Amino acid sequence: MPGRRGMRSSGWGGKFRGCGYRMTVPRQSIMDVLSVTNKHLSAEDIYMEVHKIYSNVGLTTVYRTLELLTQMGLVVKFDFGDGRARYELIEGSKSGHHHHLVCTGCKRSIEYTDFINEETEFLERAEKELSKKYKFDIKNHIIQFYGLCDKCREKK
Amino acid sequence: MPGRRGMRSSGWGGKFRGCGYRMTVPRQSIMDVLSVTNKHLSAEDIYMEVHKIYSNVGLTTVYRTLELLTQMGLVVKFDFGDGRARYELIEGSKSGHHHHLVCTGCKRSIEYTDFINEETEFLERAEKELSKKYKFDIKNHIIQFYGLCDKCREKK
DNA sequence: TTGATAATGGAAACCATTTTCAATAAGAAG
DNA sequence: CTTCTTATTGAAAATGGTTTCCATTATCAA
Ligand SMILES: [Mn+2]
Ligand SMILES: [Mn+2]
Ligand SMILES: [Zn+2]
Ligand SMILES: [Zn+2]
Repeated sequence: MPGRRGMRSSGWGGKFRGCGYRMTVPRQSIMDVLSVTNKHLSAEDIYMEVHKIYSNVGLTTVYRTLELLTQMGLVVKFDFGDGRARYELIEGSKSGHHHHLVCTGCKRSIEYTDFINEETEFLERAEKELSKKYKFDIKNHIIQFYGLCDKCREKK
Repeated sequence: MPGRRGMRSSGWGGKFRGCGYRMTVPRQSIMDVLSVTNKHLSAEDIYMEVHKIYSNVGLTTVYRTLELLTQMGLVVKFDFGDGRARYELIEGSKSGHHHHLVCTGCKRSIEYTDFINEETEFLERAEKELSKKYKFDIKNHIIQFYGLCDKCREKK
C-alpha cells in the first residue's frame, strides 16, 4: 500500500533527482515541514521544526535548501518587511493559491483568496505574453498590497 | 515665476508637514534624487547620489527617510533578492506605474507596463473590496513575476 | 561494494540595517 | 528677528539574518 503515512514520499525525491540533485535526509525533512504547515515560516522557524526530529540538521543547510527550492520554482520567498525572509511551498501547500495584505506597521500579513479566479485568468494571459516579449521563463509570481491593518491604523 | 528650477519645490515640504513632520535639507535632497531617477536605487545608491551635493548627509538619515516615505505611502520598497532593499517613488516618478519581472538567477529586474490598463481596473476593484473586508488601509501594491531571464536560462 | 563528488554542519565572516546619543536645526510663538 | 521646544541628524557601534569556508559525510551510479 504505497502512499500511506500522509503522502510523505509524494515524489520529492524524483523532483530533486530530476533536476540533477540528490535527495537527502535534511532535504526530505525540510520538504515535510513545508508540506504540512500553513504558516509563513522563516529559515529559523523551519530549522527549529526540523530540529525536533533530526537534531543534527544545520541551519546552513536549511538556507541552502530553501535557496535551491526557490531556484527550482517549488517555493516562493517572501519579504514582509520584518527583516527575515519567509517561505511558502507552492505545489501541494496547505493553503491554496493566495496572495497577501502586508501591514507596514506591524509587519504582519493577511492571506486572501478573493478574486483568485479572475486573477488567474488575467495572470495566465500576462504570463504568456510577458515571457514571450521579454524572453523570460516565468516560474511564479507574487501580489502584495501594502498598508495599515485594523489595529495599526487606530494606534496612529 | 514660481515653480522654476525644475519643479524642485513641487510641494514635498507640504507633504511632510501635512503628516506632522519637518522638511529638512536631507529630506529634500533625497526627494530630489528619487524624483529624477528612473532606476531602482538602494539606500546606499541614494546616499552616494545625495553625497555629491550635500556631503554631510549621513547614510543613517537616508535609511530613516526611506522608512518614513514608505510609511507615508510615497515610496515603495522592493526586494529583488540581491540582499539590499530598493526604493521607487510612486507619485511623480519618472517611469509611470509599472511592475517587475525578477530574475532569480542574476537578481536583475525588468520593468513592464503591459496590461497596466486591465490590471488597474482589476486592482482597483480588488483594493476596494479587500480594504473593506479586511479593514485594511491599502496604500499601494506590487506585482512581481519570478523566473529566469534570457541570459540566465542559457547559462544553465 | 566502491568511488567520485554532491551535500552537510559548525564556526567564522559578512554586511545591510538599526540603535545610541550628544549635537543641531526646523518652525511655532512672541 | 529672537527664543525655545523638540524633531532630526550624523558618526560610531551594535545587531542579526544570511553567506562563506572547509574538513567530514553521505548519496547513488557503476
Ligand atoms: Mn501565504
Ligand atoms: Mn521599477
Ligand atoms: Zn499592522
Ligand atoms: Zn538573470
